[in-house]
Amino acid sequence: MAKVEFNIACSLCEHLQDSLFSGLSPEDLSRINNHKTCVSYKKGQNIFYEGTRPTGLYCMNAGKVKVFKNNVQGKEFIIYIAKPGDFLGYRALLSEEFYQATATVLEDAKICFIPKESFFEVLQKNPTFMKRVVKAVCHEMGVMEEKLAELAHKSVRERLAANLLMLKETYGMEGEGSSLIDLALSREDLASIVGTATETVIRLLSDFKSDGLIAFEGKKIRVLDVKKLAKQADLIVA
Amino acid sequence: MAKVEFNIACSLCEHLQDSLFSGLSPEDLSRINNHKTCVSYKKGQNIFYEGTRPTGLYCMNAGKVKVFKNNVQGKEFIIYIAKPGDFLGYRALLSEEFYQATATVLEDAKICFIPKESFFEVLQKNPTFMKRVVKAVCHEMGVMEEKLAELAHKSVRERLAANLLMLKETYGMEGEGSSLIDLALSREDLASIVGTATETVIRLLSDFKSDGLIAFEGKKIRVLDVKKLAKQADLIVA
DNA sequence: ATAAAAAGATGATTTTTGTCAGGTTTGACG
DNA sequence: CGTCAAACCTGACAAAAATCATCTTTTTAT
Repeated sequence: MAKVEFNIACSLCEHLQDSLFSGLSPEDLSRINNHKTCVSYKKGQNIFYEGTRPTGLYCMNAGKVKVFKNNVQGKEFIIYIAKPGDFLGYRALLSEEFYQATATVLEDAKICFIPKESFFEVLQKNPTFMKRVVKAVCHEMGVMEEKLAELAHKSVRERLAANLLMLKETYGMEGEGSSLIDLALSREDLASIVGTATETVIRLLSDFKSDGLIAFEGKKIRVLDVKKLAKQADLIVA
Repeated sequence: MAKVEFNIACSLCEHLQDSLFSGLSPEDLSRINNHKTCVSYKKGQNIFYEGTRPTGLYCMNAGKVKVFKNNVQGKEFIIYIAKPGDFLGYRALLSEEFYQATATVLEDAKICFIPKESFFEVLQKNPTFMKRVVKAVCHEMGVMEEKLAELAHKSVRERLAANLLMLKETYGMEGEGSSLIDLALSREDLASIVGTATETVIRLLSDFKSDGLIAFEGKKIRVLDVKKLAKQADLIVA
């Protein structure tokens, strides 16, 4: 389970275009590149812990990572699932606070660590980049507001349906395979995303399966009927 | 119900120190000041509407404003209650999106409007200010993550208790009167904050009152026993 | 290969909360 | 001052979802 280092130049990273670093000048990018440390993580390893102080920014190159909070009874709530190209841990870094959540690897991952000094240097020297970061953060906030309202007023069935659609959009594969949610999520993790009990998720999933809305493929879920799922999510006023 | 204009120089505004504009250079502040429009609003008036495009930033001088989303059935969820010194509508402005929520005056308000051009000008020319804004936005995001986890796993009773404590902290008066929540909230609005039905809030409030945790003073609520309320909120593992 | 552990599934039961239907009180306004 | 509407309150009931207890299947580790 030892961490293994790897190295890929930022300029050659296949996720550069999708990431916030796209558009950075060659000099800025090399500044980031020269100070980064890239590490391979195995499923189950932790990237950072709630209550600790951030020392830099993580940038996903491969794999999937869940970011979650534990409540008093030890139940998880998953705030976000990071995929290649995503930044990780930027919220606490930019607000100069301790991490409020823990990040754990869901699928074997390669993650680059950028020391906060290098990141802040580029941020400070580059107003355009700063603006892009602000824009992204504020967009993310809008997503969270949406989630809040959903959590407050929708039933578990509606939330599960809505989340399956969201997961399909965000983690679906390219082209033909886009209906498959490319995430090896346990029922428990899915429950932690939706904000409900594991048993409830299991029951609802088997409902959705019986009704032909989804299918199981190994550990993954395929969305078969987007329209009917959207109806279940109460996104269509039928 | 006509809007009435008023004018206060930003440099003389009593909320300048509490606001994100504190620390701005005299030149920058006057740039803001010279382009702002200040308007008095009556209770019930709307500041901006979900689905419309932001054209600037609102800065609260007096009063209280609720920012909320309406769900399909018309039920409100209150995301935020703005008080003097707070910015309003910055999220959509900075993410360059439409408003995702509506802002309505809860208590007669005086609000200054800063055109986006002026705001962005200062933001761009002033990296320190930009950094403060980023920090504030990211802090706010942390608050929302907290709320999400709370909404996902806490009971209505716990959430109501937690929200009463939060409201006391945020909208409590100075010194002696700090136990009074200085907000004329209807039961319905409180329900929209907690994410529950109005009847449930009414029942729980009267429970809390019988147990001596809170008292009613006119339209306002006084917190009598912070410790016991915190226990109800499950913030103390007793 | 096999034991142990984890994940998944199902049924019974209880608790929580929303909904509905009716009340009363309060406050605004002509 | 009276009227009307909104806010507040209460009880009964139904629905949703959590919890608990098993049991089966799958995965993991030795």
